Amino acid sequence: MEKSIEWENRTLISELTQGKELAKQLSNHLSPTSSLEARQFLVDKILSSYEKSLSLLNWGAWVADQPKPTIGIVESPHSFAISSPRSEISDQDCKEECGRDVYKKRKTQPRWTEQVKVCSGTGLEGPLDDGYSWRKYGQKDILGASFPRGYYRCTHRHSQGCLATKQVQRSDEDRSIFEVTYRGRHTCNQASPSPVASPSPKNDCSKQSKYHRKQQQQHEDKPKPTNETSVNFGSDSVQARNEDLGSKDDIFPSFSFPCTSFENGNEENNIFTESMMENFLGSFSPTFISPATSESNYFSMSACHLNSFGIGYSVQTPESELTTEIISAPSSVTNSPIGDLDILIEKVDFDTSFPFDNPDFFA
DNA sequence: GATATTTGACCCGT
DNA sequence: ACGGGTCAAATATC
Repeated sequence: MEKSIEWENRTLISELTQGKELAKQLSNHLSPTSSLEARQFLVDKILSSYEKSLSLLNWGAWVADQPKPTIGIVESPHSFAISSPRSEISDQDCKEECGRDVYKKRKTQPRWTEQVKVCSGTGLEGPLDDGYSWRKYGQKDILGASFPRGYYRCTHRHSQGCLATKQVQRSDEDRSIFEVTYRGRHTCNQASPSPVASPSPKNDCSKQSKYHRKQQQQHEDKPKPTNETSVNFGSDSVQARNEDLGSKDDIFPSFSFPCTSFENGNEENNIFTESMMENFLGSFSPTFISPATSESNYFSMSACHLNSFGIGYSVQTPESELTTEIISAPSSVTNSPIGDLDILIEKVDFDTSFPFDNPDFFA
């Protein structure tokens, strides 16, 4: 738990530092020649940074309110604040006790949603990668929804007692949009950090993404089981919202990127400076650092690339769970239209103070 | 054989 | 009673 606090402090500092950096950026964009979009973006970013900071503080408060983790959990070395229902009880009792806890958990665990838009018909549909490995444990047709909702839990649920889960549902209104609802904080140490370099997305899709706050809405989906977790390279958006945690204060807002503006390469819009990228990466962290497994391993650089071009992502630190995740391209995708971005990424100095490589940092 | 997915059944909250 | 979420056996894939 101490580590958790330490992590929060560090992340907090990182956020504030980012805010400071962004403010500097903004000051450089105060000239009349600077685009409104760029300025607006920076403002949004700064606000986002502050909100994240506040959310972190809030998260700490939330954690404090949670029941202490059960001790002696065989498989939960990293048990977080959320108690493990399967611990310290016999299988028999477990059926009774665990079951109840599971439902208690539904109410107590943090929950937030993202909307991930994929570029349809580009062959990019594949597992939606958010940097964690998920295992599907159920699918259900939802009333009023045209598409079934998929239920996923962290692959490390049993090995590490990670209770994070997510639900993925395709939007009926816009088939290219997947609404991903996350629940619970990842307490696992995603072992395979393969930050990789996944190839970038196809061109046509990489252009128009942008972020914007997502409005709570009902989706009517139609059953079409496959590729629920398609990635979003597509176009417009990746949005995130916090539901439970944000119920009081909307602490997980996402922000918007004037994506299209990045295409033309206008200097004035080129606000993704190296320092900024550093901050971004620093904030993203876990997702970035410990991408995952077969199901979703492509975090990554490609996501950054995309982001640079306007593809959405939210800037909440995944590790805090309050966050958002980075939507990345399927590693299978090649022919990156923005391949040169690799260069951009390379420019990023990963030697920031952010301890990406320190497992303890996220413990 | 190990791991992941599918899918019907079950449980809980409303 | 109904709908959503989870379990777990069967099945598929690696």
